[in-house]
Amino acid sequence: MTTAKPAQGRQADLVAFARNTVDLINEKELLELLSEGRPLRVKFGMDPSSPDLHVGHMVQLLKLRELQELGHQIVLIVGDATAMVGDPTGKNKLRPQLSREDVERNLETYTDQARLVLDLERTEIRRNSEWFDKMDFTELLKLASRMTVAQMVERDTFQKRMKANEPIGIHEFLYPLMQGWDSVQVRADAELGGTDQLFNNLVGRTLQGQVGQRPQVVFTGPLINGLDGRKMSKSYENSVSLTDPANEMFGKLMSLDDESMEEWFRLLTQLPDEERQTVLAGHPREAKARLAEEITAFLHSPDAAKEARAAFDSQFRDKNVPEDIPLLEWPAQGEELPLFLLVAKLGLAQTSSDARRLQKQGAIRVNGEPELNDKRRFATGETEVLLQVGKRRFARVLISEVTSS
RNA sequence: GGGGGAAUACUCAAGCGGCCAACGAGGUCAGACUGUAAAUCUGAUGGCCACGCCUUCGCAGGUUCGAAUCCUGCUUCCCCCA
Repeated sequence: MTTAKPAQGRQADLVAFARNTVDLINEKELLELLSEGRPLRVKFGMDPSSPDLHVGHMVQLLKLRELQELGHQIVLIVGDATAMVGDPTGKNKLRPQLSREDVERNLETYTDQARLVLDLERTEIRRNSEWFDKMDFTELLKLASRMTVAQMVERDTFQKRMKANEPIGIHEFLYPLMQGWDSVQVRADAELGGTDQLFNNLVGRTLQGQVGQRPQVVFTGPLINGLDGRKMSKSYENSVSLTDPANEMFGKLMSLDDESMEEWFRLLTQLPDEERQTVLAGHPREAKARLAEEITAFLHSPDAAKEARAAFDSQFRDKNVPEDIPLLEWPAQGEELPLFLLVAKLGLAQTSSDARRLQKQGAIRVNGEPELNDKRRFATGETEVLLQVGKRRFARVLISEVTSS
Protein backbone atom coordinates (compact mmCIF):
# COMPACT_ATOMS: atom_id res chain seq x y z
CA MET A 1 0.00 0.00 0.00
CA THR A 2 2.95 2.27 0.20
CA THR A 3 5.21 3.28 -2.57
CA ALA A 4 8.84 4.05 -1.97
CA LYS A 5 9.74 7.67 -2.29
CA PRO A 6 12.56 8.86 -4.42
CA ALA A 7 15.56 10.33 -2.68
CA GLN A 8 14.42 13.79 -3.57
CA GLY A 9 11.17 13.29 -1.66
CA ARG A 10 13.06 12.09 1.33
CA GLN A 11 15.06 15.27 1.31
CA ALA A 12 11.85 17.30 1.32
CA ASP A 13 10.62 15.22 4.24
CA LEU A 14 13.77 15.85 6.16
CA VAL A 15 13.38 19.56 5.66
CA ALA A 16 9.81 19.34 6.90
CA PHE A 17 10.85 17.50 10.03
CA ALA A 18 13.70 19.88 10.74
CA ARG A 19 12.08 23.20 9.93
CA ASN A 20 11.44 25.24 13.06
CA THR A 21 12.25 22.36 15.34
CA VAL A 22 14.39 22.87 18.38
CA ASP A 23 15.73 19.39 19.03
CA LEU A 24 16.07 16.59 16.50
CA ILE A 25 17.39 13.37 17.92
CA ASN A 26 18.73 12.46 15.69
CA GLU A 27 19.03 13.37 12.08
CA LYS A 28 20.96 10.30 11.03
CA GLU A 29 18.33 7.93 12.36
CA LEU A 30 15.62 10.00 10.75
CA LEU A 31 17.32 9.74 7.39
CA GLU A 32 17.57 6.00 7.80
CA LEU A 33 13.89 5.77 8.57
CA LEU A 34 12.96 7.97 5.67
CA SER A 35 15.05 5.92 3.33
CA GLU A 36 12.81 2.95 4.04
CA GLY A 37 10.38 4.87 1.92
CA ARG A 38 7.30 4.10 4.00
CA PRO A 39 5.06 6.55 5.83
CA LEU A 40 6.45 7.10 9.30
CA ARG A 41 4.31 6.74 12.37
CA VAL A 42 4.59 10.12 14.04
CA LYS A 43 3.27 10.18 17.55
CA PHE A 44 1.96 13.20 19.36
CA GLY A 45 0.55 13.13 22.86
CA MET A 46 -2.32 15.25 24.04
CA ASP A 47 -2.96 15.75 27.68
CA PRO A 48 -6.70 16.01 28.19
CA SER A 49 -6.38 17.65 31.58
CA SER A 50 -7.45 21.06 30.38
CA PRO A 51 -10.46 21.61 28.21
CA ASP A 52 -9.08 23.60 25.36
CA LEU A 53 -6.24 24.00 22.96
CA HIS A 54 -4.52 27.27 22.32
CA VAL A 55 -2.21 28.64 19.68
CA GLY A 56 0.74 27.16 21.55
CA HIS A 57 -0.57 23.73 20.67
CA MET A 58 -1.21 24.95 17.17
CA VAL A 59 2.50 25.25 16.52
CA GLN A 60 2.88 21.50 16.95
CA LEU A 61 -0.37 20.69 15.21
CA LEU A 62 0.68 22.64 12.15
CA LYS A 63 3.88 20.66 12.01
CA LEU A 64 1.91 17.45 12.19
CA ARG A 65 -0.35 18.63 9.44
CA GLU A 66 2.62 19.38 7.28
CA LEU A 67 3.94 15.86 7.81
CA GLN A 68 0.51 14.46 7.27
CA GLU A 69 0.37 16.13 3.91
CA LEU A 70 3.66 14.51 3.04
CA GLY A 71 1.99 11.18 3.60
CA HIS A 72 3.09 10.29 7.09
CA GLN A 73 0.80 8.66 9.59
CA ILE A 74 0.00 10.84 12.56
CA VAL A 75 -0.78 8.94 15.73
CA LEU A 76 -2.54 11.08 18.26
CA ILE A 77 -2.29 9.71 21.75
CA VAL A 78 -4.94 10.88 24.12
CA GLY A 79 -3.40 10.57 27.52
CA ASP A 80 -6.56 9.65 29.35
CA ALA A 81 -4.73 7.27 31.64
CA THR A 82 -1.84 9.65 32.10
CA ALA A 83 -4.20 12.47 32.96
CA MET A 84 -5.15 10.54 36.06
CA VAL A 85 -1.64 11.01 37.29
CA GLY A 86 -1.79 14.75 37.25
CA ASP A 87 0.98 16.57 35.54
CA PRO A 88 4.52 17.04 36.77
CA THR A 89 5.53 19.63 34.19
CA GLY A 90 6.74 22.95 35.53
CA LYS A 91 3.48 24.10 37.00
CA ASN A 92 5.10 24.23 40.42
CA LYS A 93 1.96 22.73 41.74
CA LEU A 94 0.51 19.32 41.70
CA ARG A 95 -2.11 19.29 39.11
CA PRO A 96 -5.31 17.81 40.33
CA GLN A 97 -5.95 14.29 39.25
CA LEU A 98 -8.90 14.12 36.96
CA SER A 99 -11.85 11.85 37.07
CA ARG A 100 -12.80 9.69 34.13
CA GLU A 101 -15.76 11.92 33.46
CA ASP A 102 -13.60 15.04 33.27
CA VAL A 103 -11.30 13.32 30.86
CA GLU A 104 -14.15 12.12 28.68
CA ARG A 105 -15.61 15.57 28.54
CA ASN A 106 -12.30 17.15 27.63
CA LEU A 107 -11.64 14.53 25.05
CA GLU A 108 -14.52 15.54 22.86
CA THR A 109 -13.71 19.21 22.86
CA TYR A 110 -10.13 18.27 22.21
CA THR A 111 -10.67 16.36 19.05
CA ASP A 112 -13.06 19.02 17.83
CA GLN A 113 -10.30 21.54 18.21
CA ALA A 114 -7.55 19.40 16.75
CA ARG A 115 -9.80 19.06 13.72
CA LEU A 116 -9.32 22.75 13.02
CA VAL A 117 -5.75 22.02 12.06
CA LEU A 118 -5.37 18.31 11.42
CA ASP A 119 -7.16 16.02 9.04
CA LEU A 120 -8.57 13.61 11.58
CA GLU A 121 -9.82 11.25 8.89
CA ARG A 122 -6.23 10.41 8.22
CA THR A 123 -5.17 10.45 11.85
CA GLU A 124 -4.91 7.46 14.14
CA ILE A 125 -6.32 8.40 17.52
CA ARG A 126 -5.53 6.14 20.43
CA ARG A 127 -6.26 6.46 24.12
CA ASN A 128 -3.56 5.17 26.34
CA SER A 129 -6.11 3.70 28.74
CA GLU A 130 -6.36 1.09 26.00
CA TRP A 131 -3.21 -0.56 27.34
CA PHE A 132 -2.85 0.92 30.80
CA ASP A 133 -6.26 -0.24 31.98
CA LYS A 134 -5.17 -3.77 31.23
CA MET A 135 -1.87 -3.47 33.00
CA ASP A 136 -1.77 -5.29 36.30
CA PHE A 137 0.41 -4.46 39.26
CA THR A 138 3.16 -6.87 38.36
CA GLU A 139 3.47 -5.36 34.93
CA LEU A 140 3.45 -1.91 36.42
CA LEU A 141 6.35 -2.87 38.68
CA LYS A 142 8.20 -4.19 35.71
CA LEU A 143 7.67 -0.96 33.87
CA ALA A 144 8.75 1.04 36.90
CA SER A 145 11.94 -0.99 37.16
CA ARG A 146 13.01 0.06 33.69
CA MET A 147 14.38 3.34 34.92
CA THR A 148 16.16 4.48 38.03
CA VAL A 149 15.35 7.27 40.40
CA ALA A 150 18.59 8.93 39.44
CA GLN A 151 17.49 8.99 35.83
CA MET A 152 14.17 10.48 36.76
CA VAL A 153 15.62 13.08 39.01
CA GLU A 154 17.76 14.25 36.13
CA ARG A 155 14.71 15.90 34.75
CA ASP A 156 14.96 19.64 35.27
CA THR A 157 11.43 20.17 36.51
CA PHE A 158 12.04 17.62 39.24
CA GLN A 159 15.36 19.25 40.04
CA LYS A 160 13.74 22.62 40.41
CA ARG A 161 11.00 21.38 42.58
CA MET A 162 13.40 19.57 44.84
CA LYS A 163 15.51 22.67 45.23
CA ALA A 164 12.44 24.70 46.00
CA ASN A 165 11.37 22.18 48.62
CA GLU A 166 8.26 21.39 46.69
CA PRO A 167 6.64 18.01 46.93
CA ILE A 168 6.96 15.37 44.27
CA GLY A 169 4.57 12.46 44.36
CA ILE A 170 5.92 8.99 43.64
CA HIS A 171 3.29 8.58 40.99
CA GLU A 172 4.71 11.53 39.13
CA PHE A 173 7.77 9.46 38.36
CA LEU A 174 5.47 7.18 36.45
CA TYR A 175 4.35 9.88 34.12
CA PRO A 176 7.37 9.81 31.81
CA LEU A 177 7.38 6.03 31.89
CA MET A 178 3.77 5.93 30.83
CA GLN A 179 4.37 8.33 28.02
CA GLY A 180 7.34 6.30 26.91
CA TRP A 181 5.34 3.13 27.07
CA ASP A 182 2.81 4.68 24.73
CA SER A 183 5.54 4.84 22.13
CA VAL A 184 6.21 1.15 22.57
CA GLN A 185 2.53 0.33 22.26
CA VAL A 186 1.97 2.26 19.04
CA ARG A 187 5.39 1.44 17.63
CA ALA A 188 6.18 5.06 17.00
CA ASP A 189 8.87 5.93 14.51
CA ALA A 190 9.05 9.50 15.67
CA GLU A 191 7.54 11.64 18.34
CA LEU A 192 6.86 15.34 18.35
CA GLY A 193 6.41 17.42 21.45
CA GLY A 194 7.07 20.82 22.87
CA THR A 195 10.56 21.38 24.17
CA ASP A 196 9.20 20.71 27.64
CA GLN A 197 8.47 17.17 26.50
CA LEU A 198 12.01 16.33 25.52
CA PHE A 199 12.72 14.26 28.57
CA ASN A 200 9.49 12.31 28.37
CA ASN A 201 9.93 11.61 24.70
CA LEU A 202 13.44 10.40 25.22
CA VAL A 203 12.12 7.90 27.73
CA GLY A 204 10.18 6.47 24.82
CA ARG A 205 13.45 5.86 23.04
CA THR A 206 14.88 4.11 26.04
CA LEU A 207 11.90 1.84 26.52
CA GLN A 208 11.58 0.99 22.85
CA GLY A 209 15.22 0.03 22.81
CA GLN A 210 14.72 -2.21 25.82
CA VAL A 211 11.94 -4.18 24.22
CA GLY A 212 13.78 -4.55 20.97
CA GLN A 213 12.04 -1.88 18.94
CA ARG A 214 13.86 0.66 16.91
CA PRO A 215 14.00 3.77 19.11
CA GLN A 216 11.83 6.61 17.89
CA VAL A 217 13.25 9.81 16.53
CA VAL A 218 12.44 12.64 18.89
CA PHE A 219 11.89 16.14 17.64
CA THR A 220 10.58 19.11 19.54
CA GLY A 221 8.83 22.27 18.50
CA PRO A 222 9.31 25.62 20.16
CA LEU A 223 7.04 26.77 22.94
CA ILE A 224 5.79 30.18 22.09
CA ASN A 225 5.31 32.83 24.70
CA GLY A 226 1.94 34.27 25.54
CA LEU A 227 0.48 37.53 24.36
CA ASP A 228 2.36 39.48 26.98
CA GLY A 229 5.70 37.83 26.36
CA ARG A 230 5.53 35.67 29.44
CA LYS A 231 5.20 31.94 29.29
CA MET A 232 1.89 31.01 27.78
CA SER A 233 -0.34 29.74 30.50
CA LYS A 234 -4.00 29.57 31.25
CA SER A 235 -3.49 31.15 34.61
CA TYR A 236 -1.84 34.19 33.06
CA GLU A 237 -4.74 34.53 30.67
CA ASN A 238 -2.32 35.32 27.92
CA SER A 239 -3.27 32.63 25.46
CA VAL A 240 -5.52 32.52 22.44
CA SER A 241 -7.79 29.52 22.24
CA LEU A 242 -8.36 27.85 18.93
CA THR A 243 -12.07 28.21 19.55
CA ASP A 244 -12.14 31.85 20.56
CA PRO A 245 -14.79 33.72 18.59
CA ALA A 246 -13.34 35.54 15.61
CA ASN A 247 -13.69 39.04 17.03
CA GLU A 248 -12.16 38.08 20.33
CA MET A 249 -9.41 36.13 18.65
CA PHE A 250 -8.52 39.06 16.46
CA GLY A 251 -8.53 41.46 19.40
CA LYS A 252 -6.40 39.21 21.54
CA LEU A 253 -3.90 38.82 18.75
CA MET A 254 -3.71 42.58 18.41
CA SER A 255 -2.55 42.75 22.00
CA LEU A 256 0.49 40.66 21.21
CA ASP A 257 3.85 42.10 22.18
CA ASP A 258 5.61 43.64 19.21
CA GLU A 259 8.67 41.52 19.97
CA SER A 260 6.78 38.28 19.48
CA MET A 261 5.40 39.14 16.07
CA GLU A 262 8.18 37.61 14.04
CA GLU A 263 7.97 34.34 15.92
CA TRP A 264 4.20 34.10 15.72
CA PHE A 265 4.27 34.87 12.05
CA ARG A 266 6.83 32.18 11.44
CA LEU A 267 5.24 29.50 13.58
CA LEU A 268 1.54 30.15 13.17
CA THR A 269 1.02 31.29 9.61
CA GLN A 270 1.64 29.74 6.25
CA LEU A 271 3.08 32.94 4.82
CA PRO A 272 6.13 32.34 2.61
CA ASP A 273 9.39 33.58 4.11
CA GLU A 274 9.77 36.43 1.70
CA GLU A 275 6.31 37.82 2.16
CA ARG A 276 6.67 37.53 5.89
CA GLN A 277 9.83 39.64 5.81
CA THR A 278 8.12 42.28 3.74
CA VAL A 279 5.16 42.49 6.08
CA LEU A 280 7.36 42.68 9.14
CA ALA A 281 9.42 45.43 7.58
CA GLY A 282 6.31 47.55 7.21
CA HIS A 283 4.30 49.39 9.80
CA PRO A 284 4.12 47.40 13.04
CA ARG A 285 0.42 47.91 13.47
CA GLU A 286 -0.26 46.78 9.93
CA ALA A 287 1.96 43.77 10.43
CA LYS A 288 0.15 42.80 13.59
CA ALA A 289 -3.23 43.24 11.98
CA ARG A 290 -2.09 41.02 9.14
CA LEU A 291 -0.91 38.40 11.59
CA ALA A 292 -4.19 38.53 13.46
CA GLU A 293 -6.10 38.27 10.21
CA GLU A 294 -4.07 35.33 8.95
CA ILE A 295 -4.58 33.31 12.08
CA THR A 296 -8.23 34.20 12.43
CA ALA A 297 -8.79 33.33 8.78
CA PHE A 298 -7.14 29.96 9.25
CA LEU A 299 -9.14 29.01 12.31
CA HIS A 300 -12.41 30.58 11.27
CA SER A 301 -12.68 31.83 7.71
CA PRO A 302 -11.28 34.62 5.60
CA ASP A 303 -14.62 36.40 5.72
CA ALA A 304 -14.89 36.16 9.46
CA ALA A 305 -11.35 37.48 9.75
CA LYS A 306 -12.12 40.45 7.55
CA GLU A 307 -15.18 41.28 9.56
CA ALA A 308 -13.29 40.94 12.81
CA ARG A 309 -10.64 43.27 11.53
CA ALA A 310 -13.18 45.83 10.40
CA ALA A 311 -14.98 45.69 13.73
CA PHE A 312 -11.73 46.06 15.60
CA ASP A 313 -10.60 49.04 13.56
CA SER A 314 -13.94 50.68 13.98
CA GLN A 315 -14.09 50.21 17.70
CA PHE A 316 -10.51 50.74 18.76
CA ARG A 317 -8.78 52.68 16.04
CA ASP A 318 -11.67 54.91 15.04
CA LYS A 319 -13.28 54.72 18.46
CA ASN A 320 -16.72 54.08 17.10
CA VAL A 321 -19.35 52.48 19.19
CA PRO A 322 -19.68 48.86 18.14
CA GLU A 323 -22.80 47.44 16.59
CA ASP A 324 -24.88 44.81 18.29
CA ILE A 325 -24.85 46.32 21.73
CA PRO A 326 -27.18 44.33 23.92
CA LEU A 327 -30.24 46.01 25.36
CA LEU A 328 -30.22 45.02 29.00
CA GLU A 329 -33.20 44.87 31.25
CA TRP A 330 -33.56 47.07 34.28
CA PRO A 331 -32.17 44.95 37.07
CA ALA A 332 -34.20 46.01 40.10
CA GLN A 333 -37.93 46.06 39.51
CA GLY A 334 -39.34 49.50 40.12
CA GLU A 335 -36.38 50.70 42.15
CA GLU A 336 -34.28 53.71 41.48
CA LEU A 337 -30.56 53.23 41.59
CA PRO A 338 -27.45 55.35 41.63
CA LEU A 339 -25.48 54.99 38.43
CA PHE A 340 -22.66 52.94 39.90
CA LEU A 341 -25.07 50.42 41.37
CA LEU A 342 -26.90 50.16 38.09
CA VAL A 343 -23.62 49.40 36.38
CA ALA A 344 -22.81 46.77 38.96
CA LYS A 345 -26.22 45.14 38.80
CA LEU A 346 -26.12 45.01 35.04
CA GLY A 347 -22.94 43.00 35.34
CA LEU A 348 -20.81 45.67 33.75
CA ALA A 349 -18.69 45.77 36.88
CA GLN A 350 -17.79 43.03 39.34
CA THR A 351 -19.10 44.64 42.50
CA SER A 352 -20.54 47.95 43.55
CA SER A 353 -17.18 48.91 44.98
CA ASP A 354 -15.62 48.12 41.66
CA ALA A 355 -18.22 50.23 39.90
CA ARG A 356 -17.53 53.15 42.22
CA ARG A 357 -13.86 52.94 41.48
CA LEU A 358 -14.52 52.88 37.78
CA GLN A 359 -16.81 55.86 38.04
CA LYS A 360 -14.26 57.80 40.04
CA GLN A 361 -11.73 57.16 37.31
CA GLY A 362 -14.03 58.41 34.62
CA ALA A 363 -14.49 55.02 33.04
CA ILE A 364 -18.27 55.04 33.14
CA ARG A 365 -19.88 56.92 30.29
CA VAL A 366 -23.50 57.70 29.70
CA ASN A 367 -24.22 58.39 26.06
CA GLY A 368 -20.54 58.84 25.51
CA GLU A 369 -19.97 61.35 28.28
CA PRO A 370 -18.01 60.38 31.38
CA GLU A 371 -20.25 60.68 34.42
CA LEU A 372 -18.42 61.49 37.61
CA ASN A 373 -21.32 62.36 39.85
CA ASP A 374 -21.85 59.35 42.08
CA LYS A 375 -25.10 60.77 43.42
CA ARG A 376 -26.82 60.56 40.09
CA ARG A 377 -29.77 58.20 40.22
CA PHE A 378 -31.91 56.55 37.61
CA ALA A 379 -35.02 54.48 37.36
CA THR A 380 -36.41 52.34 34.60
CA GLY A 381 -38.11 54.30 31.87
CA GLU A 382 -38.55 54.91 28.19
CA THR A 383 -35.34 56.61 27.19
CA GLU A 384 -32.69 54.39 25.70
CA VAL A 385 -29.29 55.23 27.02
CA LEU A 386 -25.87 53.96 26.02
CA LEU A 387 -23.76 52.84 28.93
CA GLN A 388 -20.07 52.34 28.46
CA VAL A 389 -17.62 51.00 30.98
CA GLY A 390 -14.05 51.31 29.89
CA LYS A 391 -13.26 50.70 26.27
CA ARG A 392 -14.72 47.30 25.85
CA ARG A 393 -17.95 47.01 27.79
CA PHE A 394 -21.09 48.44 26.24
CA ALA A 395 -24.76 48.12 27.01
CA ARG A 396 -28.01 49.88 26.29
CA VAL A 397 -30.68 50.23 28.87
CA LEU A 398 -34.05 51.95 29.15
CA ILE A 399 -34.06 54.51 31.90
CA SER A 400 -35.57 57.71 33.13
CA GLU A 401 -33.59 60.11 35.19
CA VAL A 402 -34.75 60.70 38.73
CA THR A 403 -32.34 63.16 40.21
CA SER A 404 -29.13 64.64 38.99
CA SER A 405 -28.28 66.81 41.95
C1' G B 1 9.57 6.82 65.19
C1' G B 2 12.46 11.56 66.35
C1' G B 3 13.64 16.73 65.27
C1' G B 4 13.02 21.41 62.62
C1' G B 5 10.11 24.83 59.58
C1' A B 6 5.63 26.93 57.09
C1' A B 7 0.39 28.45 56.42
C1' U B 8 -1.27 36.32 54.95
C1' A B 9 -5.65 38.97 49.85
C1' C B 10 -5.67 36.53 42.24
C1' U B 11 -0.13 34.98 42.64
C1' C B 12 4.57 35.71 45.03
C1' A B 13 5.76 38.06 49.46
C1' A B 14 6.33 41.79 53.96
C1' G B 15 4.37 42.48 58.75
C1' C B 16 5.78 39.65 64.66
C1' G B 17 0.56 43.56 70.35
C1' G B 18 -2.04 49.35 68.74
C1' C B 19 -0.23 54.17 63.41
C1' C B 20 -3.30 47.30 59.45
C1' A B 21 -8.23 46.55 54.89
C1' A B 22 -2.68 44.99 56.01
C1' C B 23 4.58 47.29 52.78
C1' G B 24 6.37 45.64 48.05
C1' A B 25 6.36 42.99 43.25
C1' G B 26 3.57 40.67 39.44
C1' G B 27 -1.21 40.29 37.53
C1' U B 28 -5.80 42.66 36.65
C1' C B 29 -8.81 47.00 35.79
C1' A B 30 -9.08 52.17 34.52
C1' G B 31 -7.25 57.04 32.72
C1' A B 32 -3.72 59.69 29.55
C1' C B 33 -0.96 59.11 25.27
C1' U B 34 -0.69 56.29 20.62
C1' G B 35 0.50 52.61 16.01
C1' U B 36 -3.62 48.61 19.00
C1' A B 37 -6.78 45.39 23.66
C1' A B 38 1.59 47.10 21.74
C1' A B 39 5.08 50.21 24.46
C1' U B 40 5.25 54.22 28.04
C1' C B 41 3.28 57.20 32.09
C1' U B 42 -0.46 57.77 36.08
C1' G B 43 -4.01 55.82 39.31
C1' A B 44 -7.03 52.04 41.44
C1' U B 45 -7.27 47.06 43.30
C1' G B 46 -12.00 43.07 50.46
C1' G B 47 -17.41 44.06 50.73
C1' C B 48 -21.49 47.42 51.34
C1' C B 49 -26.96 52.66 48.01
C1' A B 50 -20.37 54.35 51.55
C1' C B 51 -17.44 60.94 54.28
C1' G B 52 -19.54 55.73 57.71
C1' C B 53 -20.42 50.54 58.57
C1' C B 54 -19.18 45.23 58.02
C1' U B 55 -15.93 40.96 57.21
C1' U B 56 -10.60 39.29 56.25
C1' C B 57 -4.26 37.17 57.65
C1' G B 58 -5.16 27.90 57.65
C1' C B 59 -9.32 26.28 61.56
C1' A B 60 -11.30 26.58 66.71
C1' G B 61 -10.75 28.62 71.30
C1' G B 62 -8.02 31.83 74.93
C1' U B 63 -4.98 36.15 77.04
C1' U B 64 -5.51 41.63 76.46
C1' C B 65 -8.71 47.95 76.73
C1' G B 66 -6.74 46.19 71.87
C1' A B 67 -4.09 40.46 68.00
C1' A B 68 -2.33 38.96 61.34
C1' U B 69 1.13 39.56 65.42
C1' C B 70 1.16 36.24 72.28
C1' C B 71 -0.90 31.22 74.36
C1' U B 72 -3.55 26.30 73.67
C1' G B 73 -5.58 22.62 70.61
C1' C B 74 -6.58 21.03 65.62
C1' U B 75 -5.79 20.66 60.16
C1' U B 76 -2.61 20.79 55.96
C1' C B 77 2.20 21.10 53.79
C1' C B 78 7.68 21.05 53.52
C1' C B 79 12.65 19.59 55.17
C1' C B 80 16.23 16.67 57.99
C1' C B 81 17.51 12.19 60.84
C1' A B 82 15.94 7.00 61.54
